[in-house]
Amino acid sequence: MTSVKTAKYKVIKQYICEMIESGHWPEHSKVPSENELSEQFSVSRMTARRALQELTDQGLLLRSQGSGTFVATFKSQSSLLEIRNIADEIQDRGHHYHAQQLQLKTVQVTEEMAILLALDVGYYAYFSSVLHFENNSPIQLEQRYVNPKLVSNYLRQDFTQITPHEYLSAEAPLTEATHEVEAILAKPQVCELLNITHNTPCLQVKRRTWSSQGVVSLAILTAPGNKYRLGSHLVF
Amino acid sequence: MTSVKTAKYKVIKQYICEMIESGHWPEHSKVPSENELSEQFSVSRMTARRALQELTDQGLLLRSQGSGTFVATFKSQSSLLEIRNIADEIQDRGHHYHAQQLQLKTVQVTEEMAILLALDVGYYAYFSSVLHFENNSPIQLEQRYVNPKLVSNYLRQDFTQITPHEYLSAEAPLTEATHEVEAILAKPQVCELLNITHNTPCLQVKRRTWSSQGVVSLAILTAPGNKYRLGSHLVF
DNA sequence: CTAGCAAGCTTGTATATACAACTATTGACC
DNA sequence: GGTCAATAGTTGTATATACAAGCTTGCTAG
Repeated sequence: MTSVKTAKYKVIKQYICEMIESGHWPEHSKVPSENELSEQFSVSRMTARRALQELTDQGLLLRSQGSGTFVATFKSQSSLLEIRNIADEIQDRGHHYHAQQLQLKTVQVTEEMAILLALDVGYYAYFSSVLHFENNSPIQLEQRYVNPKLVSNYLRQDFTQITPHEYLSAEAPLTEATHEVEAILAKPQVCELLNITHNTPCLQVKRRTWSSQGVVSLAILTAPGNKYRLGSHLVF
Repeated sequence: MTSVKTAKYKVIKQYICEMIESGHWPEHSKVPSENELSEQFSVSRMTARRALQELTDQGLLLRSQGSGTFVATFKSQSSLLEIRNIADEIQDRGHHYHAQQLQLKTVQVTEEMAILLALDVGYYAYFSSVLHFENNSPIQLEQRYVNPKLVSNYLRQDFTQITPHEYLSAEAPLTEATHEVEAILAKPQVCELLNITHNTPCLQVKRRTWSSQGVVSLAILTAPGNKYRLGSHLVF
């Protein structure tokens, strides 16, 4: 499984990442050109180019036609929308945390969900629904779909004792995540759970997380807009 | 200026964007394959592929090896992580951008604002209010307080021609930023500007930016939750 | 009728090549 | 010394080709 052939452009990406992270290639230093890399790795220029291009898209490199490719000022990748455990967050505020587990089961995935989790249509996924409380008032509803191929025993957990995030982090360490943030009006059932009126604006975060093995889970986090706030901090 | 040769892959991207935006290709519908596009536009498969690939990276399309390429669920999307120019963002989506300048003046800062901008109480700040349009419908209200110590000539700009962000980036390069994201109900005047009903949930982002000299500006960005979406991508 | 296989589609990876566009350096000329 | 043009090196775009890998469909053998 792990011995599947790794694409050449990924090998080059990995190499460049390591050079940058280890400090061998400091910020603003020049990165080998497409031609140099293609010779060094015995690949075509187009393959070397792909590695450079994707890293540029990810923000690790900067390219300038005519002059070359350079290491970007990073750090932006450290703590922007850091993924934290909500239980820790609440306790850090000095408040009391507890959770209520509403659902924990296997579900058939919809077509959209199948694509997002990289599963087959008609396949199943684990699903959990947990309501988080801060000082005994509901603060966030967490609905989460989990890739069963990567996480075993998910259904045997007690999510009043450990958050899904905490459990998943231990089982399949995060390597990547995407967020989508929207302002929405929640459905009536959700409003009832969160103890809000039907016209209270809510923040909804869809977070998709990867481990090195692939997509781990898709979490839909819904919180009243008047109680919850998302923060992020960037350093360039 | 407009007569410079446009790259072929961009023409194809533009075409696909238009098809999606006009509703000819609804969500989840199948997009022409790489081979079909290459024939239709008389380009090589690799060029057609590049268009599909970049739109996939941008989140407009979803691809699945073996089965094809599909239209993703459409929403406006903006990156939380990277601070981008809204005009660029809209134009990248292949849409028409324009802006309306509502206010541009000097104001006395409140106590809270003085703290946030690191100014003395009773001092003044520059204030601008700009409404951004995507395809002639209002998409975001930008209210911005600017530190006059660090930015001269702010009041002499024409923010229908250059966005405040663009101008400030040139004047005082960003070194740091913080964000706070909330879901709110906008005030009646703001609802009117954004052309939404009073109970439409809105995303409100408060962004404070620094240059090496100190706090540059505090921007309050308000956008309808049903039109706007914030995205972020983290790699660990 | 069903299970399973094969064909034909899709996207994914990789190569070799060509030329365009841009930048920095070099060197010749004034 | 300063200016300008040529040059070499870089990234950007585009093509043609080949094969690998995953999905869908349909046909065939049982």
